[in-house]
Amino acid sequence: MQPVTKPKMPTDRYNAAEAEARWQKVWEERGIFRTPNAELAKKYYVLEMFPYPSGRIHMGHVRNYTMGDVVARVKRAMGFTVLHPMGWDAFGMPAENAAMERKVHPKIWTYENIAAMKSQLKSMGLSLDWSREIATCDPAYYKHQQAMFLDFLRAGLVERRKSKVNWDPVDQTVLANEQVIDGRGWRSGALVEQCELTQWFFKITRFSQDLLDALDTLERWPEKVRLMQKNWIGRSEGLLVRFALDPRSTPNGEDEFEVFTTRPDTLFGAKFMALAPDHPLAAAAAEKNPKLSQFIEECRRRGTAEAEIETAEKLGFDTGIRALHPFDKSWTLPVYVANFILMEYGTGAIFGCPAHDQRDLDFVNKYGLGNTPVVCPPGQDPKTFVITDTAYDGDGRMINSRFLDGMTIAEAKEEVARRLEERKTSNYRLDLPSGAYRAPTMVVVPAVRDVNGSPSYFHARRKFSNKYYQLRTLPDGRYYVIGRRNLFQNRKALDIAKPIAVGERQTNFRLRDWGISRQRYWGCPIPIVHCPACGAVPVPKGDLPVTLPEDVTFDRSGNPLDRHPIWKHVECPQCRGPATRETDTMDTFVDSSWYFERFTDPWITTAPTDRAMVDSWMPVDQYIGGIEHAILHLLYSRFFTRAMKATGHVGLDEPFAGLFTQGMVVHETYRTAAGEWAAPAEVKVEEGDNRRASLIATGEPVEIGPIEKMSKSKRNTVDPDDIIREYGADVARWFMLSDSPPERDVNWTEKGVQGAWRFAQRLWRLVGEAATIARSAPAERPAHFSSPALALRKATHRALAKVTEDIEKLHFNVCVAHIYEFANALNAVIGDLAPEGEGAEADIAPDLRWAMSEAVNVLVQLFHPMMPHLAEECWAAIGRDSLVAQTAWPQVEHALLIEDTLTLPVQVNGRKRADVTVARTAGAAEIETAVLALDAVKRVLDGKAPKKVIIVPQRIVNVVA
RNA sequence: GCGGACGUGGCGGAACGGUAGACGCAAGGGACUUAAAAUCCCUUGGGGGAAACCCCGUGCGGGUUCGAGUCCCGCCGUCCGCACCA
Repeated sequence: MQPVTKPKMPTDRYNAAEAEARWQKVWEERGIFRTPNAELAKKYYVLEMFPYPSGRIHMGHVRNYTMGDVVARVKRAMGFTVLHPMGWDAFGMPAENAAMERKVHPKIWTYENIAAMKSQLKSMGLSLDWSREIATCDPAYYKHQQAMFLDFLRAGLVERRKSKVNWDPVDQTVLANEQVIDGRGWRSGALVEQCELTQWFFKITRFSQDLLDALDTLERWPEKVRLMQKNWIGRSEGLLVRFALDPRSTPNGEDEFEVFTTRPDTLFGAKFMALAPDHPLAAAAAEKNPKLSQFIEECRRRGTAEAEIETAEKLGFDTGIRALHPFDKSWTLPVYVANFILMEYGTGAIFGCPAHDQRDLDFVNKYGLGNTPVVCPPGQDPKTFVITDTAYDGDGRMINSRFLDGMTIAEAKEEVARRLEERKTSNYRLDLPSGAYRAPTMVVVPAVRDVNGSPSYFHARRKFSNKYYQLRTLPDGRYYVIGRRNLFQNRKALDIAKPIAVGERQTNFRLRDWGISRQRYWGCPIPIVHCPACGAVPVPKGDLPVTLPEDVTFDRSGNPLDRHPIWKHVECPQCRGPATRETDTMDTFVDSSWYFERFTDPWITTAPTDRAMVDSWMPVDQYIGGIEHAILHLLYSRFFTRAMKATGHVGLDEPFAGLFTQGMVVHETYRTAAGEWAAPAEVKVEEGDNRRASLIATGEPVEIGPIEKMSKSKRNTVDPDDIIREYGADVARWFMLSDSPPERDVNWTEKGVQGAWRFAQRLWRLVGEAATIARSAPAERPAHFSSPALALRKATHRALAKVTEDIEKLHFNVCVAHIYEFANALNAVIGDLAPEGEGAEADIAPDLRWAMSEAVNVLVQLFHPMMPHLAEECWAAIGRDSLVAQTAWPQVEHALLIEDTLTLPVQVNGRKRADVTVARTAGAAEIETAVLALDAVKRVLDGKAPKKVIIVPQRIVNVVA
């Protein structure tokens, strides 16, 4: 077939703007990127992190989606059924801010942005299946999210409880820790208050161990991300020690409290105990001690700001409470409240061993409590070893530790754990039978009666009261109750109550449950009704979705749902009495925690997923996005997939088999003498030995500043629309892939884009020239190839092999280099053939014409994933009547990669001196003879025999003189 | 403080423990042009030499190895993550 537009070779320009629109239309009309939910024998799911519809795409999007598109196009060519969908992470604060600032409804603002960005993405020529488009703000999507919330609730994976939050009194909302800067709200600048709020939690900690263990199975994830998640989950093994208290010293006769330690070996170095300011025992003591109460108040006020924590002095207040050493009843330790103890970690209480912990040492040095070293470093004399300002946390042998003396740290830890496990406290523990669940003020237990005669529940009371049971939650979500033996009078309870050991080996995690309540309008409503009689009642599934009301106002701060006149007033689904809706909405991270599963069948209305589809498409084979999501989004998604598995919506644990985190797009900054930032589009740069820049409009010189992440504030952004209009999408895509390795930052430069543009033009000309030669190629593959034809075929298949390999490894910049190399080689061949232009054309041998035809076909296919429009245009120009986007990836002929003769580098003493050319089949002796005959080798050996000749087959020869 | 990554020409960067600097950008020279643009060709890590060729070179100092940019140990620097985690 003749080309669609016959190119006037070789000088006419490739018109990107015209050709790109034309090919995009062809792809769309033929629907070639729509993936049917049918035969999935060989599936490949490639996904880029979906964008927030901010209004316009930026260069970071261009980079991200280009990478994904290359993978999608290559996998498609390799015969996979590829799923490559796109959607919108459409809920979130910016929509509400726009509503407040510009009086636009968040929904209208969001959908206008989606429309604008969609057309921008389409202009990039991405091979996306738009029929699966999702917007998370669409009730058709969040309906299922609400249903899953209820499923999770039933499965015990959702909990409602009080927790400490950062409250912004001006914006009237909870702030995430990241949104608190120096103790002030990031938007309002108001001093953030710590307060307790009842919030909904996803029990991600239920999966702490599993989320940690499974990291090892994620082989195609960056090591860095796995490590970040590992640290975030923060597992530590240690010993829970129950310290006896002197009841005469405690406010309510409390006689015990718990401490978590990873260093039980240092127990004989203890000098004090310390409680977090929020510790219940501290609170109890404060009730009777106004000064302590005041101290605790001060600690709370400081708290939040990280900068303060860094410099904060270790402060403490002696509560007067005295604890008894577990190995010596006569040894009492003062119990302080200290500002550096966190209630959120461990038990919120520690024992302080100053000699071997820097914080504890700072503390005792301030309060004059002294220290006793109990670990002696190797080579130190225990008698003279003292600690003054620097704690010792290294290895060594135990000293000053009675029965532990002489042991290693590991041995001592084991010995302490063993002894304390054997010793029992006076309390008993009652594990609640399965089926128990926790309501806000009680634990409901089906089979056990408590001492007060109540048939089926325990009151959940704070600890430290002997009159009541203490209720505890285990990390796995089960409950247990602690109390004195004589309290468990019920026979059944007595049977299963177990004495509690003083020491208990325990694993602690840093990971906290995921609080999802947000006091915002533009988010997924939490499907709960609060009834004064029935409590928190789930909205019946048949009533879903709970949709957002559209008639809301943003003229005041606070949550519009809360002040809406009618929306929240409903009847209780259980008792039909008057009740109110939950007005909090879900964290937007919930929306993005399962969209990849929804993409596998976004049409199903009866369930979040179609099990057959989600099971055959998942996991995502290649997920691509920014490193900034290394922890939160990826960890939440891993949790959510587990929770969906537990509730029957998916059949796997890990959603992303392969993860790639791409680098940012950076650009030079420009600043005028007045200190104003200037945008790249406003600046003209003169290249040369001393590069200079000036404003285009006025000619005023501007200073060229450091290369930084593209940001609105520094105005160093480049608009993808401008680039696509001026150079075309292919050029933007090519440059994004060419300059830097994909995981590193890429520096966007005008020169670089121009280079990419020149190359696109060069490819167009080259393909045209090659096509002229290839047009009269024989249809049948010649039986024999002359040496120039063979050389061309070898170059073709070498390029093919390398590009194929490097694309699989996502080394796009190296692929680009190989394509340049191949284009250069092809150019050289054509140059040799027709030094005088068209004249010599007739003399070209048929086998060479055939090889040229092969070369140009492969070339177009090789650059197709990166520059798909140009590739289609070239494909048509070389006379193909198919679409290159639908053409199978060429096969490497491995025989062509093997050379008959090898040129091996020859080293003498590890330094390269010469090359030697030998037959591929040459044996060691033959190679050695050839090498020793080389002038360069003889010269260095100077007549002497070599000590050794090392021959690495197919690689190198090294002569040791 | 803890953890991690990185450090290669003027620049972005290549390099299964095996020829360091592929490929691109920038620069210099040349060809074609009345000229410019575009295009094409050549040169381009540093030093020495007329040349053949030689010496030095992957942040610094050691080590392992026939051979180290690559592996090990110790520094220095840059970036990132976590951070009073008991």
